Order: sequence, then C-alpha cells, then structure tokens
Amino acid sequence: MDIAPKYDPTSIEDKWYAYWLENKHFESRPDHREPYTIVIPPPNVTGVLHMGHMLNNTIQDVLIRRARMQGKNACWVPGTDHASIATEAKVVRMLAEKGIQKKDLSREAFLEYAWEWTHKYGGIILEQLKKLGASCDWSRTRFTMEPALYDAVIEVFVDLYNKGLVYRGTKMVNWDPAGRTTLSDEEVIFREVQDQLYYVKYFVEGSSTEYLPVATARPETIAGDVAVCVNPADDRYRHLVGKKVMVPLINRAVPVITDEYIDIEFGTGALKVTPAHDIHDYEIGLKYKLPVYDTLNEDGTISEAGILYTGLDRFEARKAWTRDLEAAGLLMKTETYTHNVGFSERTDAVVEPRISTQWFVDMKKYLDRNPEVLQAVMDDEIRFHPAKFKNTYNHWISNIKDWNISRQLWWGQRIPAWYAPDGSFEVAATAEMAAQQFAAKGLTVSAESLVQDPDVLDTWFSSWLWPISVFDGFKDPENADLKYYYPTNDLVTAPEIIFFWVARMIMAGYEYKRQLPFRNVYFTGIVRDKQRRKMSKSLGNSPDPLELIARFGADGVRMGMLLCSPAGNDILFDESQVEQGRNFCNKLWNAYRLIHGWEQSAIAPRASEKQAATWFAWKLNTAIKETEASFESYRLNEALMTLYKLVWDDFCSVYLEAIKPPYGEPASAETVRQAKEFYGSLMRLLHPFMPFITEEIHHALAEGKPEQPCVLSTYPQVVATEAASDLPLQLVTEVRNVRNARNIPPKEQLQVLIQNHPPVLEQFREMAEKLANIKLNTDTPRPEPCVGVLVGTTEVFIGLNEQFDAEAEKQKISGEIGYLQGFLKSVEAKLGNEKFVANAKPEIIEKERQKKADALDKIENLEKRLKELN
RNA sequence: GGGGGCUUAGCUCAGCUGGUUCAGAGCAUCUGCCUUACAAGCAGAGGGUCGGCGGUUCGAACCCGUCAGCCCCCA
Repeated sequence: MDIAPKYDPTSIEDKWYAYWLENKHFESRPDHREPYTIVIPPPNVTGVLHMGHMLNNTIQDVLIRRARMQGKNACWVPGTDHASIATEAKVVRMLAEKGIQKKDLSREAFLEYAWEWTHKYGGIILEQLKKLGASCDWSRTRFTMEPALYDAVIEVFVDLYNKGLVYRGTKMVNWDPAGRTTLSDEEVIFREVQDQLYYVKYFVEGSSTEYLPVATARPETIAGDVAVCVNPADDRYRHLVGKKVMVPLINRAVPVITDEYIDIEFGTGALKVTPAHDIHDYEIGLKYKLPVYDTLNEDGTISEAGILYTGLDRFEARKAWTRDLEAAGLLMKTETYTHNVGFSERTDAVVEPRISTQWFVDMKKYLDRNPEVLQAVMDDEIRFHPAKFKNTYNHWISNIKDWNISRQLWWGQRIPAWYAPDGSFEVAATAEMAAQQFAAKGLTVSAESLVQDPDVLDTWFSSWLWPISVFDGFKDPENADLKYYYPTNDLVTAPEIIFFWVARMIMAGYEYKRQLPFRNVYFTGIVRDKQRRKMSKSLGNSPDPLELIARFGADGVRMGMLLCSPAGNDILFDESQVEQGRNFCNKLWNAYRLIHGWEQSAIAPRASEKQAATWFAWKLNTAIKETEASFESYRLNEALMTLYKLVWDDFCSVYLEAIKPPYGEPASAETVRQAKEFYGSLMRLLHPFMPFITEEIHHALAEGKPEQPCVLSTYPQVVATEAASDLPLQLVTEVRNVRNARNIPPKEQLQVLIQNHPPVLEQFREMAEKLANIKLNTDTPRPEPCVGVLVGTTEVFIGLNEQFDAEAEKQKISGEIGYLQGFLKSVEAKLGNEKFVANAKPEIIEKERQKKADALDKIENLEKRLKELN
C-alpha cells in the first residue's frame, strides 16, 4: 500500500470528528468516576469564530481530552450567550436596511425579529468549534435566553431584591444619546480629541468688576452649575471662598467652595461644578449636598432645566452659548486642548454622563455576606494562572462599585418589577405575584393594570450564573448533574473579563451554592498580529480561522498557536507558527510511513536496536514526567514543546535512525513491535493537542482495530525504566562535527579509540556506532592521523583517513587549555575564599570541588596530547 | 491621577527558594547535504556585559534602590 509522502488533513479530520460524535465519545453522564468539568465561556450567539476563540477553546479541549484519557468523567458544556447589546444592534441594523425603524415596532414584534435572527445565525460558531476538534458534550448545549436560563435569571433577581442586595437607584451612568440607552463601561471607547477650553468670567455677587475665571470645555452645561470649586491651598482665590459668584448669562448665585480634588495647575484652577453632567462634579455635589439640574434630554438636546436654547442639540447649543458669552463680554479667551472623550461603541455618539434611574447590585453588602469571594482567590483555593492576576482581582474587589444591571434594551431578560398606577412598584416573577404583594400591602390592583419595567438585564447578569444554570441548578438545586459536576474544575478565559465575568461567577457561586464555581482559572493572552496590534475586523489583520484550518489542518493550527502561548502572555500570531504545526504533522506522518514500510522477519533485535529501545524508554519516561509537571502548573506550551522535541529529536532523529534495518535487510519483527508501541505512546501523549492525526495513526498502528480509539485510551504515565544516558549521543555529535568540518561523507566509516571509557558508552556501544558510522575501539593502538575530542570528561580519538593540519589542531587544543585554566582559577579562588567555605551549603562546595577535579583532569589530558603533537 | 506588569540571542519566550563546565528553548540566520520516511527534510554552527547606574552578598539575570523605555487595568 502506498502512502502519500505529504500529510493531507482534510478528509482525515472530518472522518474522525464524525466518528467521535457517532460513538458519543464526548458525552458525559454522572457515574462512579471522578468528574472533570469545564463550562465554555459562552460566545455571542450570533458571533463567528475569531482567533481568540480558537486559542481559548483549543486550550479547553487539551485539558478536557487529557482528563478523559486519565479516566475521569470529562464533561465540557458548550453554549452561547444572547449578547444583549451586540445582538440588538445587529437586529436594528438589519431592520434599518429593510427600512424599518425600531421605534415603529412593538416590543413583541421586535423580539420576533430578534429570535428569527438568532435562529438563523445562532449556533454557527458552535459548528465552527467542531472544525477545530472541540470535544464538547453537544447534547448539553445551553443558551442564556432559553426558557430555563431565563427563569433562573428572573429568580435570582427577585431573590437578591428580597435580600436587599438589588436596589433601584439614581446614579450617574454612561448614556448613549443616539441609542438612548445606558452603556456599561466596556462599551465606551475613549479617544483623544482636540477641543476648545473656554475661559469664562464668573462675577462675584454684587460686584461688577471682581470675577472668578473658570475654564470649561462644555459651556452648554453652564446652566447646570451649582458651585465653583477651588483648591483650599490656592492663594489666588482664598479671599473668595464662602462668597457667591454669578453663573454667567442665567445669573444664578452659587457658592465658592473648596476641595482637594481640584488641580491648581489645570485651567484657571477653578472648576465649575455641574453635578448632572460630570462624574467628579457629581461626587463633589453629593459631598457638599448641592442641587442637581439636569440640563439635557435623553436624546442629547437641551432640557427645560437648561433654560437657554431648550430643544437644541448639545453641540449646537455649545456654539450658541459661546457666541452669547462672547457678546456679553464674559468670554476671556479660548485655547485648544486635547483630552479623552468617550464614544459609544455601537453608535459612535459622544457618551454623556447622565443621572439616571437604574437597577443596581449593592456590591459592598454582597461581599460582606460572601467574604469568600476575595478570600478564596487570595488563599489559592481558586488558583489563578498566572498568579499575577490575583493582584488585579484584589484591587478590584477592594475598590468595588455597585453593579448597574439594567439596560434600556429589549433583547434580554426583562426586569421583573411591576409598577402600579400610583408609581409604587413590586418585584416579583409574574404580574400576578406582584398583584398579590401589592394586596398584602393594602393596595388593590389587578395584574393587568400593572406595568412591567421596560428595561432588560445586563448580559453578564445571565452569564454570572452559567456554571450553575447550565446544570439547572436554580430550577432544581438537588439534581444529580449539579451535585456531580459542580464545582467545575477549570475555567479558561481572557484577562479582559476578569471582573465582568470571572469575579461575578465567584460571587454567584458563594451566594447560591456556598461554594466556589471552579478551582482553576487559566487566563489566556490576547491574540495580536506581529506588530502587537489587536486582531480586529476594521484593521483587517485577523486571519479567518476556518481558512487557516483548511490550509494547515486543525491539528497544525492548534499546535502552532499553543506552542507560542504561555498562560497570560499575549500571542503574536504569525502564519509561520501554524506552518510549524503543519510541518510537525507531516513529520509524524512520515515516521509512520517509515515504520509501516519495513519488511519484517522473525529475527532477534540487533544490539543497536535493543540499546535504542532502552535509551528511548528512558527518554519517553523523562518527557512524561516533565509534561506532568508542566500540566500541573498549566504551562501547556511547555508540555507541548517537550513532546515536540521528544518526537522530533529523540524518536525520529535518534531512535528511528538507530533501529533502521541495514540496507537491503529486513527489520526484526520484535523491534517493529517495540517501535509501534513507543509510537502509540507518543500518539496518546499528543492526542489532547492534536486529536485528529493521532487518532488516525493510532488506528493505523493497530491495523484499524485498536481496543479503544485514541480519544478513550489511557494517558501514558511514568513507569520505572532502566537508567540510560545522553553521553553516547554526545560522542555521535562530536564525530559528526569532525565530519562536517572536514567534509568526510557520512558513508565513510571512521575508526574511533576510547581509553578509560565510562560504562554507559559500552552499554550503548552499537547504537553509537550505528548513528555515527564508526567503529569503536577500546584496546587498539590510536588511529593516525587523528583528532582528539572530549566527550564529557573522556578523551576520544577519531581516526581520519587523510592528512590533517597538525598546527590547527595544536592551536585548538591550546585554546581549550587556556579556557580551562581560566575556569580553574575562578573555581580555586572560590574554594580559597574562607567566607565561601564558611557560608555556602555543603553540596555547593562539593560541586565546586568536583569542578576543580574535572578541570585538572581535562587539562592534564590536553597537555599530554599537545606534547604528542609536538 | 491610582493600581499592576514587563525590559534575557534577530523574533517569541524559559530561567523554581541568589551558587558560571547552564545564560537556555523554539523559530529565524549561516554552512554542508536530494543519505534507501519526510527539502513541510537531514547533519552541524554562529549569536546575548540578562535595559542603564548604584547597593546588599563570599557570590546577583535572580534581592534592594534609582533612572530610562514599553504595556495593561481603573479613573
């Protein structure tokens, strides 16, 4: 049977994914085994796979496949979230293209469109994950807007409200005047903008000459001014503190107050305080109990409270105010300055800080009830990888602010607050229940007359329940799945959402299960391009993941990405990385071709073959030990690199070369069996990283009939092996070096003499002879001419079948002696240092003595050789 | 403005509690090879005063201080 010399992943990958699904190898049900659980960070339901997803889900797949092979009951729960803002924005845009405005639709009609959209595009991303090889239990796929999860969100909201942890309050929020909704902080994009700074005179009350100069970028908000604030240390204005100044044009008298917050250097050092339109001003207002005049409407036009230019857009109003100030002689000057301005991520409108009535979670109270939220992370009960994110977490928790959970949107769980005609409200799952609650308080209202809060809940208010809700832990807290799978084991996510999601899942876990939601959190890096720019659609610097898979194979892409992505470090993606992955697949493929192609005979293994088996068993075992340690500390890239080198360098370049049958001769059947066994171990070790090609070769090695598919076979473990050494390979390298330097072809056998050789060289004699194509002698006269090299501390003479340059050889040896003498001197200095001998640990001192002895030994040998050459 | 992190070969990064026959890996580069699996390959090699300066120590890439540069989060 001919096998193609190049590995072609396309048909192989589809074949095995279908096979795994058909045999339900990814499905999990509670049983007697130890569970191992991961819940997927739910991607946006209408999103498409990007590079970040690829990295993140590859890592999860590696963890889950390894656990499965370790005999655990592995369960990876997939699903999507409804992404309130993003999805609604997409639907609004789609409708706009059809000429339909959202405001012309009823809520019900709009939601119908939204569901239609979700059904059309939802789940595409999950299909893409299958191409990557993700071994999720697809029978468990969940969605944050499906009825059960919707109910869970409502139940939690009502519960937290009843516990006094959710409240309705007035706060300053990010307001998008174009979308007419609140934005969360992460939906605000800050950009540097050139603006004007206007210097305006605020006359002292009762004076027509004395004034306080105030600098502002937003003259249109002057009507909202309630004070002017200066730094208490500012001598320029001290005499005005406590007096009143007149707000320009509208002539309202406001106090001059002081606060440390004011920057003396900035502008004039005097700040106009407008609590309705700036977060800092708002805080100053609260501190000094100042009134609030909201001068803007929700669409960004000037409100009644704005007095002048009511109904005019805020930016037009700014021009009008500037004109009027100038006309009134109140404008002293303007200057340009650059500052950061927030823009709405979806409408690009300038975001307006706005006082608004919203729903909040009282975080302080919440954390007082659940101190474990911080404690568990700080005490490593929940381990962060890398641990540096503990600092970030601590800082956030310790400076926590209340969580605004309401959004002025329709796509999401609608807030279960019911308003009576008199404006009072009750929070309850249904209108009927709310009516009962009203009745209990003596207010008789029909359920039909109640009006539900129009807003929906933040998407994170769904996803923070994810590790519990995917197992129906709210509907049925005692169910078998939840008891078995919760808490989950590992969470793999991006550091960007440590607050929005990770912290809040921990919060939900302690409040609702009295337990942590997961034991380890693996933070991946951000995938960037070679110039360290984030991958983004607008830059067009993000490769299409599916196209990459088509070109390089899923195994190649997985391998290429993982190899260069240490936990928590950004990965600088470059196509050469997946090329490396593809090349590795090809290497594996060809190793199989080689073994497969050997003609076998029932002869006993040759000496070199037995030795190679001993040596490789030792290497294999060492590598297994190393990978275990790497996995333990979640250094997946390190584990993969260890296996990469094991396969390429140790298995292919050494072991296979050493057992290759002599030209024209058959292979020993026993040696082939042994080689296949080793190869099988390598496939199992690699399977979590490269599931497809390993399954293919795993089957091929067993003539298509393995006891278990690779995906279910046992992960190799450390076993006791005969001790071996790399010393023979050092000898091989030295010989190859001599060949390289002198252009001696590999086919020409060389005579090599070793005197006083260590036992390991004898143990692996034939293997070394074969790899280096030499004849090793221990008791013959020295070959002449020859060059001497050091293998460890052993001197080796390599015979040359030609004349050689004795002068060059002498120079080389002298150089080596020089280096060794310098080295010896430093070691001796150390050993001669009383303080060193007194302070250093005994084993360190012993090591130094050994170094000295070795150096002396080598120098002696080299000097002898030098004399002989003379 | 507050907080966190980073600076080791051309690139991306390892380097655990300080102990130089360990300054390392992969990629890239260079040299020689189409050697009976693989040129998506084989055999070798070169390359770094561990950001600068100072300190602690018998000893510093590792600890402390300081300066410079970069990044992230929060405001």
